[in-house]
Amino acid sequence: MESSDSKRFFSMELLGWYRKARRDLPWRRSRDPYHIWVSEIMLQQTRVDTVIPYFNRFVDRFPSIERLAEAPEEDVLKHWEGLGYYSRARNLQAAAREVAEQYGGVVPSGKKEVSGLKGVGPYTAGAILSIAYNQPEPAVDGNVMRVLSRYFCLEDDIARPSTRIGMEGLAQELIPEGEAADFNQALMELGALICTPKSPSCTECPVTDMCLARLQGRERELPVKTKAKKAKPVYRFAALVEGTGPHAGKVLVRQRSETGLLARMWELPHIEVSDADAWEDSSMGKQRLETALADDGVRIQAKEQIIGEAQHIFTHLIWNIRVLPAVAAEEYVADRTAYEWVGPEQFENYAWPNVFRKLLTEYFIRAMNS
DNA sequence: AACGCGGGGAG
DNA sequence: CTCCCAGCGTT
Repeated sequence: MESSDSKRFFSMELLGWYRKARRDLPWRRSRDPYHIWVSEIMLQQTRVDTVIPYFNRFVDRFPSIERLAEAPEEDVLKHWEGLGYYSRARNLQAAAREVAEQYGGVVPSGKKEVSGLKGVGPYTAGAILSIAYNQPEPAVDGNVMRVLSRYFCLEDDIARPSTRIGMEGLAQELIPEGEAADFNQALMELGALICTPKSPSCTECPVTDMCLARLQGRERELPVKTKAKKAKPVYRFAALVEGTGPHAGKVLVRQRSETGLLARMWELPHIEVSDADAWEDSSMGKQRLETALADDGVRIQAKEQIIGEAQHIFTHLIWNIRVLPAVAAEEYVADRTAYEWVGPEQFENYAWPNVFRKLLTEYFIRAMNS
C-alpha cells in the first residue's frame, strides 16, 4: 500500500468521523477569532471539561478584545483563578492590548503577526489560523503527536522539539484542501475521545484499519516519550495572623511578587524551612516567621500550636505547609502595599492558589461557628 | 535542550 | 501513586 493512499484514507475517514462525532463546545458555536484565541490559550495543558466553565465566564465578563484590553489586570487574574499557569492570563491581556492598538482590535490573520503575540507559540498560532481563518497551517499538540505516532508507527521521542517540527510537516500534508479548520479539530478530537493515552478505543476508531501501530498490536507502546523527573518536596510554615480592633475578624495576607511562581496571587505570609526535620520543629517555625515578617515591617507574635496543614502540588515542587496562629503586635504598622487584612466579605475579591483558599476557608468557617 | 509554570482527571 | 492534558517563555 502506497503511503499516499494511507494518508488520503486517514484524512478523509477522520474528517467524515468528525462531522458526526464532534462535541458541541462553547468555542465551536462561532468562528469569532477572539473566542477561538481565548479557548486555545485556556486549553494549553488543560482539559476541555475544565476549560468550559472558565471560558463561559471569561467571554461573558470580557466580551471583546477591547473590553479585555481595558480591564484591570486583577480582574483578569481573578477570572483565571484555579485554572493554573497564570502567565497565560497576563500574556493574553498584554496581547489583547497589542491587538487593540496595533491591529484595530482584530486578531491578525498573518502567521508572523499571530505568532508574535504573547503566549502564542507554534501550536496556538496554527490553531488560530486554521480554526478561525481556515488557513492550511498545522496545529500540533500532544493529542496530534499521539495520533500520528500511532497511525504511522513513528517511534521518535515526542518530548523532543525536533519531533514536533517533523510532525508539523506531516500534519500539514494531511490537511485536505479547504478543510483546515475541521481537519485540525478532528485530529485533536480523535486524540481526546478515541486515541487516548492509556487505553485507546481502537474498535471505535475511524482509521483503525490502516493504523500501523494497531496492525502491529503496538498502539499501547506509542507514542515514545521520555520521563520527567520527580517533584521535590519543600517544607513551609505559614502564619495565620488574626486582626484586632479595626481589623477584628480579618486575617493578614500578602500578595506574591510580580514574577515567578504563582505571580501576583495572594497567600498567607509564610517561610520555607530547610527540610522535613525542620518542619517538625514548630518552635523554630514560630521564630522564623516572626523574624521574616519583622523584616517586612510587620510585627507579629506567633504560637507553636499547629492549627492547619495542607499540601500544594506543582509539576516540579510539592509544598508542605503547616499553619501557626499569630496576632499582630500593638505597634503593627506595615505600610507595605503587599500586605492586607482580609475578612470573609473580601475573600472572593482576591485570587488565591488552591492551598490558601482551602486554609482560609477552613479558618473562616471555624471562626464563624465559634 | 532543559527547566519553570497549575490544577485536575484517569487508571 | 503515575501520567498527562488543545504549550509557552526563558535561559
